[in-house]
Amino acid sequence: MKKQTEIPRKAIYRLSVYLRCLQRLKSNGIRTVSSDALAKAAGVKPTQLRKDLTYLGQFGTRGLGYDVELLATTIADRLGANSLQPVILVGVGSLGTALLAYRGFEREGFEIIAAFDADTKRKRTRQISQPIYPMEKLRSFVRENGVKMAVLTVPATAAQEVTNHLVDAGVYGILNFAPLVLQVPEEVVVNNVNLAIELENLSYFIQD
Amino acid sequence: MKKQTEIPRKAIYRLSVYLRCLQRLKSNGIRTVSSDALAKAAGVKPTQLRKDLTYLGQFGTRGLGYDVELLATTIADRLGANSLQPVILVGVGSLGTALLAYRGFEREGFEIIAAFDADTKRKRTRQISQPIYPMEKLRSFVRENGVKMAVLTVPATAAQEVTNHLVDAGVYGILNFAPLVLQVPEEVVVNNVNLAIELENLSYFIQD
DNA sequence: AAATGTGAAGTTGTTCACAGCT
DNA sequence: AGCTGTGAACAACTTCACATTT
Repeated sequence: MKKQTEIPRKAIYRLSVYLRCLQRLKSNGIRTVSSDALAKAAGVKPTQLRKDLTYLGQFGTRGLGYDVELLATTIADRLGANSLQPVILVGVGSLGTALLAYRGFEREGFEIIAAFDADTKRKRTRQISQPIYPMEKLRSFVRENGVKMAVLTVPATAAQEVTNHLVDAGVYGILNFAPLVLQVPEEVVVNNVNLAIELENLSYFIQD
Repeated sequence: MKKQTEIPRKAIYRLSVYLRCLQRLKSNGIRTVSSDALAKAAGVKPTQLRKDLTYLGQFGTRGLGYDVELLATTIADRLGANSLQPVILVGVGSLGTALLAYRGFEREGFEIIAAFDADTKRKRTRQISQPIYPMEKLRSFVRENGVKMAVLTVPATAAQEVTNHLVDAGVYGILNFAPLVLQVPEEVVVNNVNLAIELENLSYFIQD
């Protein structure tokens, strides 16, 4: 559970952002970038960027900047984002279906390999390529495919129960879209995406 | 742009979470709650909950706890979440369509009243109730309807350009799903939801 | 007795200022 | 000269300990 050097939680998040920026630079054929330029693209201050990078070691060239390729692979390595992680999705409603159809994940190192739903026969308007299995298959599928992460897009009323199944099956990272706080054992990590809260937060900050 | 009393950014976010919990308690007929119980439901420590609440004043009863109803309306008030905010959505692809169909926002005080897309004639598999307008209508619609917030679900390649239009039209809160950092004037607030980054973040924290 | 409210201590994260390479 | 790397100062946030109220 411990990391090589402890990287602050928020820095981890920003490293992901830097990685995206670097990938874009790379595909534009840019080979070298200064902390000023990269920081601007990532929306942070240059000193923060440099501080964040020191958690990974040091590989900038003073007077010049960073090698885009090298920096990208170093970050990806440390984030564990170089190997394609298999992910499952539970809850194939409208949001779940949209996420299944979203082709942006593969480029980013993830693939939703299967979906689960209480009702596998429900009519789904959009054509999706992943198989949809009934909940009973979840446990064996997770074990056989070494799945560690799940995207949870079930209704709030079912979320805690489904979470219990996931944890029981051996999943220990959950990306939760249901608008409630999941109770999980401490070795399980939950990241919440709550759209209503994001909107509410925005509306607070735009009051005059 | 200034608040009555400055509430820390992170506290604002948690107040939204508390509000959701209180609404659930209320609909279960519970009238009074202690900081311990509410904190547990919200996934925070009791002292943090109490500290957060002091930013709103003080209305707990010592020895007893908080009045659920009163606390809920006080928080909602301060968050500006009591009046139904009109929101528009730009980019009616698969994710945009799913969000339009998502009926959870109204209960939370928001309503997506219209959508905009470069291609209004594109076939959309799911029936949605909101009108879809061409981008040319955006500016006048925003002005006439006093729209302040927008959900941005266009492809990354179009995101910055569309953002410029939104800002120009008078929107100053954007919930951005495109996987890049938007450049905006400082009076405009952007909240990012980046699914690939959330997954990447999870995958880091589940490494052993 | 039970629970809130809060100053003070502690922790974490950010920015500065500048030394040190190339 | 230009740009990175980093200890030290600073700022933000969290937790503690306990006084206070019902």
